[in-house]
Amino acid sequence: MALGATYNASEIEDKWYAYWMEHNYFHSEVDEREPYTIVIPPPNVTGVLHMGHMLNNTIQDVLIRRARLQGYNACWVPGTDHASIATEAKVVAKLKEQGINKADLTREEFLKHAWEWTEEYGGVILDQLKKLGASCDWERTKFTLDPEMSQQVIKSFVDLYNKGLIYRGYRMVNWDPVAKTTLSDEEVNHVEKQGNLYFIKYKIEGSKETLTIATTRPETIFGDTAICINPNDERFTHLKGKKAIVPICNRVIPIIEDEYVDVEFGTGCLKVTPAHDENDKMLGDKHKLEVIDIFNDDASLNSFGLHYEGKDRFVVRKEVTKELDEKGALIKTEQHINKVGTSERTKAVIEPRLSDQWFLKMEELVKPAIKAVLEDDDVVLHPKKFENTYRHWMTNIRDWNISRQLWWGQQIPAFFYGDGKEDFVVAESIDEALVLAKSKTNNNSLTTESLRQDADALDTWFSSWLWPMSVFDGLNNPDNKEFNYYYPTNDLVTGPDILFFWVARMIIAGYEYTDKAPFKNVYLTGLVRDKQRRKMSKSLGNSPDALKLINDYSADGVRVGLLLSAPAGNDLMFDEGLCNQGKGFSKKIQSAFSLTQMWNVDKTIPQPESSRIGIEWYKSKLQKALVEMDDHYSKYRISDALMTTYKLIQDEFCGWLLEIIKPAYQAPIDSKTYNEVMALFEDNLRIVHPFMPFLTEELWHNIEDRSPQEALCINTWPKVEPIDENLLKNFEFAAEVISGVRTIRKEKNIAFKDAIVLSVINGEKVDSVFDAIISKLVNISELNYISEALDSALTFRVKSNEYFIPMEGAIDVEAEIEKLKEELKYTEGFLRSVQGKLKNEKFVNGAPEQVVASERKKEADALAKIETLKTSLVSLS
RNA sequence: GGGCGCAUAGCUCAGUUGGUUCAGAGCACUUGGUUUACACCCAAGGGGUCGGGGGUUCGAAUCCCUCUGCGCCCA
Repeated sequence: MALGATYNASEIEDKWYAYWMEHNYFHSEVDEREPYTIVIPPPNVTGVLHMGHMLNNTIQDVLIRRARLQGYNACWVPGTDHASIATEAKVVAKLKEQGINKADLTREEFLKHAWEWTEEYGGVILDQLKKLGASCDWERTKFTLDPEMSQQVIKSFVDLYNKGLIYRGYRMVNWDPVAKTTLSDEEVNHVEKQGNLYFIKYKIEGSKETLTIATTRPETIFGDTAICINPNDERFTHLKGKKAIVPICNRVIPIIEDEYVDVEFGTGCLKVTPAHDENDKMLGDKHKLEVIDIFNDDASLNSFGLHYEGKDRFVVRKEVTKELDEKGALIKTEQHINKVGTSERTKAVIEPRLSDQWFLKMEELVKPAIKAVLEDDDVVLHPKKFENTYRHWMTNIRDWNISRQLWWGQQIPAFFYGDGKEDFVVAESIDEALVLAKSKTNNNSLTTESLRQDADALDTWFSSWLWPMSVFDGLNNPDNKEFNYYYPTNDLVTGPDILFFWVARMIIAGYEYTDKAPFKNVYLTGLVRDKQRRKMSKSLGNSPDALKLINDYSADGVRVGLLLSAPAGNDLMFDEGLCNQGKGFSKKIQSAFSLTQMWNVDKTIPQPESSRIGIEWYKSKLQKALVEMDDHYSKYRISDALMTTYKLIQDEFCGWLLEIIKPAYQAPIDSKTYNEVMALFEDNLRIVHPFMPFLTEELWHNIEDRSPQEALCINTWPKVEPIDENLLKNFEFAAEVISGVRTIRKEKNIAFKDAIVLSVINGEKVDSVFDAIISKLVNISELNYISEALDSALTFRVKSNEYFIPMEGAIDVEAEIEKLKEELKYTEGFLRSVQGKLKNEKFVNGAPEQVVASERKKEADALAKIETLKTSLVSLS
């Protein structure tokens, strides 16, 4: 069955994906086999497939498909997360378009809209993964807001609270004024921005004197509650104990002393605004300063901003500067570059803000997770270089702010019964909360109506950090059969950008709840960048449409294209040309297949010697490639494993083996060769299948009719057999001979169809097993073994073997001599360097025996070659 | 400002404990080839002071120091 030009990738992909699904190959159930488990990094439920997803899901699919072929009970659990900030922001924006304001909705009403949105757009990304060929166990698909998933999150919150690890604190947090929520430190990006340093004059109370401070944020003067100087700074000794007057609002504030102030920076005088800067907060606490919060939750000014009330902070910055200037309080403005915290999601400039939030104590929790990765290797990061980054973050960890001022997510299970800060209980349900509240207050008249649940939701990562456990119901039901079998999982494949957000936290949670790491290996992929090294992003518009790529180059082609240049941990410079190379590889395999299907098989003819030896050689070559691939896979060098496969098929199988066994034009092929080659073709398909699942399944079924139990997807990895190293070595030699003949044919313009005679002085005593192959591949009519050099012949040498192609009259003796002299000169130079080493006693005594032996062999080879060259020269002149 | 990492062919990258196979691969490039699977092909070929400088060693892309240029993380 030939397919060639008729191969329609998209049709074939749909056909086989449906077939795989129909026969439930991707579904895993607990059995006696050893499990191999991967949990997907859950993408945002309303997201669409982008290059990063394609890359890491292709890698996961390669790993899981290979494991399946190797006989493991392979289980890849898919799912999505609710991405609270991103999704809530999208829903708010959509409602706004419809003229609905979130503030006018109740929590329940809003959540109804959010669920509608999720149901409408949710899961699109999972369907896109199917297009890519992802062999997930779809029956196990999970969503972080599924009832049983949420239940585990709540359970974990209550548990950690009861262990004293969760507390409520009034802290400076990162406030996103656009999303109107706090962010964790990890969700804040520090970006360099061009700003100004404003020099502002403050009057000293009861004096004509003034002092000057430098600030990047003049609008915060309304929140100033002190001026700070360094006690060692002699310039300001006269200010000690005095008070300053804040311009515009004319408030009187103390001048305090603290060594925290950098004498070098600005003017050496610092204005202190404890409500709006973390360092100022620290100074404020230390010196017991008043705290004045001047902002509303959208970062406009409140009544402390006086006549600026209601205006945005950046507008106020401009207007205040102008007013200060008019009042003569602005001394000067300098350009100043500083790093500004911005929201990862909304890009808004973060406002440090004091508020009540929920925190998770990290200090004790991280300990086992540090040990597991850095000491015990219970979790191995690939590549290893990320261990340093991990160490740095884990050893400098701060408490995790897990509350978000959002509705989309698990509502914090804290129930308030009074107005006091401590008037709450934490419980999995309101009924349990009521029991607790009654006993805490000794007030039996409390009812569920008197309880008010904290309005905030939990950080999404507080759901996903449980993911490898919760997808198997491991927190609800820790002793269940599946959890015991599939957990801990094997490999986790994700991007380095979420090493802290997610990976580290999963390890922490794993140890807290199971005393085990949730996975053994973490493979951190690179980020996908464009050719100009820019990160691919929607805003830059430099990310190709994933589905269009699949359409243009086939899913197999895109998979190969992505993997070809994706070494672990290195960023990937994406180039569509690579997909084209992938597509080309796919065509090459198809074309090789059609060749085999064009032959007529004749059972009566014997197997040619060239075919027999060629097949033996390829068997060893394939085995060698398998060993190499195992090594690459074990080190998560997926692109190297692919390259090994690529070269095996492209160069060794198509380039050499098929040429060796190919019958003459329109001649039949013997059945032994045909059957053996097809068996090897099947082995090739097995090896290629993890990379190109669709094409290989298609060809697999084209080779013969197979039952559903015989599908390639659930077949077996090739068996390990011994490698005949000697055969491989002899082939290398033969390949050099072939290359030598080809070079001469090219130089002398001898057409391939003109058969030539080749004679050899076999000084190397090379085995003649490959003679038949040499004769066939370079069209040699006779291959003679001789002992004396031939006159009027073109020559070339392989090691000390000399080859002759008789050529009447066409020999340029001078040129031949020149060629020989060149080779001689090079070889003599080489010999000198080798002998130099061998004469050096320190080398002979100091170097390992093996190394010295190899140098001696080099010496002997060089001497033999020189001998050959000299003899040839003598015979020519 | 603190920490980590990188620099090898035009591009993207391998190069394990310093030593056979060490200067490699793929792509790109140059030349030649198409009646006989594939031009998304085949064959042959060019191309590198291994970022600069110093050191250790019989021997350094590999180890040490230093300089330069990039990247990432954290503050």
